[in-house]
Amino acid sequence: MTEGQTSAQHSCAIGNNLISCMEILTPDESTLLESKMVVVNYRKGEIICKQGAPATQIMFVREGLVKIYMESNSGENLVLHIMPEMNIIGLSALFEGNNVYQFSAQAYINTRVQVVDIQTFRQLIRTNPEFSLKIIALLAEYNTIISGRFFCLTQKQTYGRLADVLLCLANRIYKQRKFPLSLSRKELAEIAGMSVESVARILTRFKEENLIEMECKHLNIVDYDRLFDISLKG
Amino acid sequence: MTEGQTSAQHSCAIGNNLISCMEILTPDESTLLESKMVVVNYRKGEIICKQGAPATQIMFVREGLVKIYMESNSGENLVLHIMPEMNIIGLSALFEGNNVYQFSAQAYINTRVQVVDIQTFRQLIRTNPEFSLKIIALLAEYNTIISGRFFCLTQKQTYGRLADVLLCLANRIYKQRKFPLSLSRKELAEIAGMSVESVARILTRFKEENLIEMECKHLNIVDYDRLFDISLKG
DNA sequence: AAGAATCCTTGATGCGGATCAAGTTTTTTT
DNA sequence: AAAAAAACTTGATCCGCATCAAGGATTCTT
Repeated sequence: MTEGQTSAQHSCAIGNNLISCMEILTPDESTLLESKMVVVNYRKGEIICKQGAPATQIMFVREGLVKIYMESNSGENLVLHIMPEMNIIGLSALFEGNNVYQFSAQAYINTRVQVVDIQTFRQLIRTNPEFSLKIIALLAEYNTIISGRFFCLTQKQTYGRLADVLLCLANRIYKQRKFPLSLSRKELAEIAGMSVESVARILTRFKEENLIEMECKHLNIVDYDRLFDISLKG
Repeated sequence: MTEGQTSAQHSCAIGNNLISCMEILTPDESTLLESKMVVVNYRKGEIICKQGAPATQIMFVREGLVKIYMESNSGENLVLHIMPEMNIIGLSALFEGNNVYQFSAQAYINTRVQVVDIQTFRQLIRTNPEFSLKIIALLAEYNTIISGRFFCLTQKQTYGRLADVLLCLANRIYKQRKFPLSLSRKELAEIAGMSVESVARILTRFKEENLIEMECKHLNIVDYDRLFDISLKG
């Protein structure tokens, strides 16, 4: 009997459930979609869509890793969501009277995206109830993910947040305890919502405490349980 | 030509667009829904739904004001959203494999809610594409609202956040610059994500600076422009 | 109306973490 | 391979805000 309220929250912001909405389409709809869709390849670091720009397209992430974020006037970005393949960018532009993207998206690594115009997308929702149920489920999940991240960044403090990010990388992206640390300190800092210096300090501390090891750009989680504990306590 | 990135974010978390999805239903669907729906009245302070409890129902807020929040083990709550009438509680329970409420809901004031079971709700989505488009729009809006609040609470500091909340009360709830301050300092503190003492201190400061006046439990925004400026700068 | 309880205000203190600064290592450029 | 640039580390300082504390004002109780 666990309460499991805090434990469910991950600052990492990657969903568990890969939702496949394409498989649901009828052959006719698939054909329509194929004819309308365009594949675009983005290189690491390139901007996929820009907050405030006219929202005319919905984008399916087919391969890669995408950062969804809000830009502020001060230059600090707030990372809302990190999306691997099987996710959709631009759904927030579907709300009534809203014709601009609410968030920006950028490729963390080389990323392949399928683009379709919003009208075609709306059409699919209208003609295929199962498809629209999937989209609703996806949006509901995004809501939960962003809220969980919101919780982490406001309630936990630096050690917990960074532990969280490391665990998330291990669990959800690389699916093993030893993985290549391709993100820079700056990127880690942005995700965990702290300064670059804090990231460096905390990582050093984690090494001293034998929670993690780092050798040739690979990070190895040695004491998973204690790291998990830190991520819970905040 | 304004950038308007920061300015769009309100910690207040109340949507502008009241989305009416009930008007879209066919007579048959309305009849079905009426027969399944139950009206429940909550008094000020009562819990409408509890995070972690089995999610079996979707709730339409018809009258009142509802706080949507996440509970933490430490006892601190995170307010995600403040909903007046014409909003829906429990949509996040629609995502796949998820059978518990992700958030708690509590009535700020006496509130009337219409309750329907999730199956019936899913049925409506399946049979009426326009209804499901409305739900998608609503979810997309919730996403934007929560993200905006996320941004405020992590990027702005106390003065800006409290100014934000006051402006939001004036603009979105009471729709006038002088309004009854029915929320306690504690409730204001929870919404603005700060301590009760900070709220008191900042309100005193706002009074000293002639930004606001307070007489017999009414708050009057005297210098709207400067308060708005503070809410932007953070 | 007296007492209790809650709410509100104001000052003093302390802590987390950002920022600043300066040196070291790694990567990129040419 | 040398030079330049970027990334990383570590220490020192500072600031925002929570927390603690204590007195004053309101509201609730009986």
